[in-house]
Amino acid sequence: MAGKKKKRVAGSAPAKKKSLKKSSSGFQHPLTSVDLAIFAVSGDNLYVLLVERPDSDGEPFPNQPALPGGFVDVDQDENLIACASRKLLEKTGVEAQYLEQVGSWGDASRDPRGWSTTHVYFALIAYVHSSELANRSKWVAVEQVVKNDRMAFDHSRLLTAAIDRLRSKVEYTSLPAYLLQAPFTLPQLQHVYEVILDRSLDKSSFRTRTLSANYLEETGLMKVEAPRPAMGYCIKPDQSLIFFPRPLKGNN
Amino acid sequence: MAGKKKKRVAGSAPAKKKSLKKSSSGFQHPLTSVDLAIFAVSGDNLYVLLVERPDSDGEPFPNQPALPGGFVDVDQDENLIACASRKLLEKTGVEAQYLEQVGSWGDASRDPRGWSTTHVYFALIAYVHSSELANRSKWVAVEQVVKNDRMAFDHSRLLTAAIDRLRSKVEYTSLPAYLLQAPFTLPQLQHVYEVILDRSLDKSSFRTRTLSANYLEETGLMKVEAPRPAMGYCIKPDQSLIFFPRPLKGNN
DNA sequence: CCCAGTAAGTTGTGCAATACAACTAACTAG
DNA sequence: CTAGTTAGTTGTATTGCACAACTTACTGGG
Repeated sequence: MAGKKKKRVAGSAPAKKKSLKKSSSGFQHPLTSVDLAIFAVSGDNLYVLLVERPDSDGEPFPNQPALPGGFVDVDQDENLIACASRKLLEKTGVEAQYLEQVGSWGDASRDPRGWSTTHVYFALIAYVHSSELANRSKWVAVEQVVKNDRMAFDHSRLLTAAIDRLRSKVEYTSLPAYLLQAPFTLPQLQHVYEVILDRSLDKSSFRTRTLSANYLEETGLMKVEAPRPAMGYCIKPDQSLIFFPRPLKGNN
Repeated sequence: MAGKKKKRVAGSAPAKKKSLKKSSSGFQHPLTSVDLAIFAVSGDNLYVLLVERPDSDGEPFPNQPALPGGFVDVDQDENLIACASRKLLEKTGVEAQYLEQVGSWGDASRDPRGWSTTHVYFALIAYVHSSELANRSKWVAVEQVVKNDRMAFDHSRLLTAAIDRLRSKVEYTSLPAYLLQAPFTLPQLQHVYEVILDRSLDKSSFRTRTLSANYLEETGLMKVEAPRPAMGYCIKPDQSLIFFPRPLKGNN
């Protein structure tokens, strides 16, 4: 992990606040964590992975639901996104099909242990069965979590920001393709769009738009839970996220 | 500020890496800073404010250009955005007409003093004359800075990200209005779009689009550097950023 | 005072991507 | 063989921008 690190980081000059000297030792260091909003779709629901806070020592918010995450480990994590990937793998056992930073938050009161910052990422994965999840982790329907709203720290607002980002990008990108296991059919993909946006879309527009973007590859007809077989698709190798020329406007 | 902070933050348990205990004291704290990309338009150029790094003690990258910013001061800054606003005011003497987070970066090697994170914001202000700027600060044309590319730390990539964000949002939002001092005319506003996007736009489309968004208020005819007077506009009070239904596609 | 020049602002046609609605095709179940 | 269901197609409408030609209001020079 990244050679030229010097070990005079935290914990050198605890006194001397308000020093005009702008060197690192002149300031107390905020706590630094990474939190994740891990999304998956199953059936007619968009799920987010929540973990129950530990019930030990002086841990804040014991037993309350929280986004998975935790402090950056400067000895283990090469950078922020690697830290996010590590935590994702720990909780779900899988790698993200898509991982993007949502933003960062930091203030004096969001963590009772002190001035703290968190870097929030959202991850899209194909649904993994609950039994595969790490201890104290579970899928919660986004619809539920939004109203219940009893999350640890300021995780409600972090999650809200992640959901907003997801929903808005779904309007004009190919993001939902990263929530499916390949191969998938166009109706399945459309269904994922509809679940996230919570409204129905027009089949014809959806197909034209999706296929003309040319980011999918046919994998042959598939037998699905439907009378007629449908063409299977996967995302083309090395294909990056597609931005459509116009957002969806919805129907119904 | 912000009452329930406990002062056992930095510098308690330096040993004990790899501890399984996930409490704050089990980890070294990365350095935490905020950096700003402050943009303004004057004439035919988009400018960003750069500061020359200090030439004192063990300060890294002495005398090199850098984005304005610095360590979060947990005793002074209530939160990250307040920290950004403070630094903006210090350098320019003005408040931002628009301030948005670009993202955060953090790794072991971006600062020689240790594992560090930075939270990057971009600010839009009406151009202020160079003489009003803080010591060691100056406007640099974005076009210049992109090729010269000798900035301190990883500030080149931070600035690139900020410019990319700005350019992409200019395609489908009313952002450029925050770079002008009210009242301004539609041709002036269009000029700002053109400077940032570095291409000319169609007058008719631009006017229709801008006026139909209904976010501007007429302030009366203005005498400008043009034969015919033009209508002056300002952003409506409490008006938030406008998202247009389609991005511009350009002309020429 | 008129006229050329210039920038502000308008009008009208074209186009591309989506919306909406009605259709055909392929299979299942009974 | 038929009814039902989902896959997929076809054709028209609409919306917002592109492009081009126009009119309007002023300037400055002869």
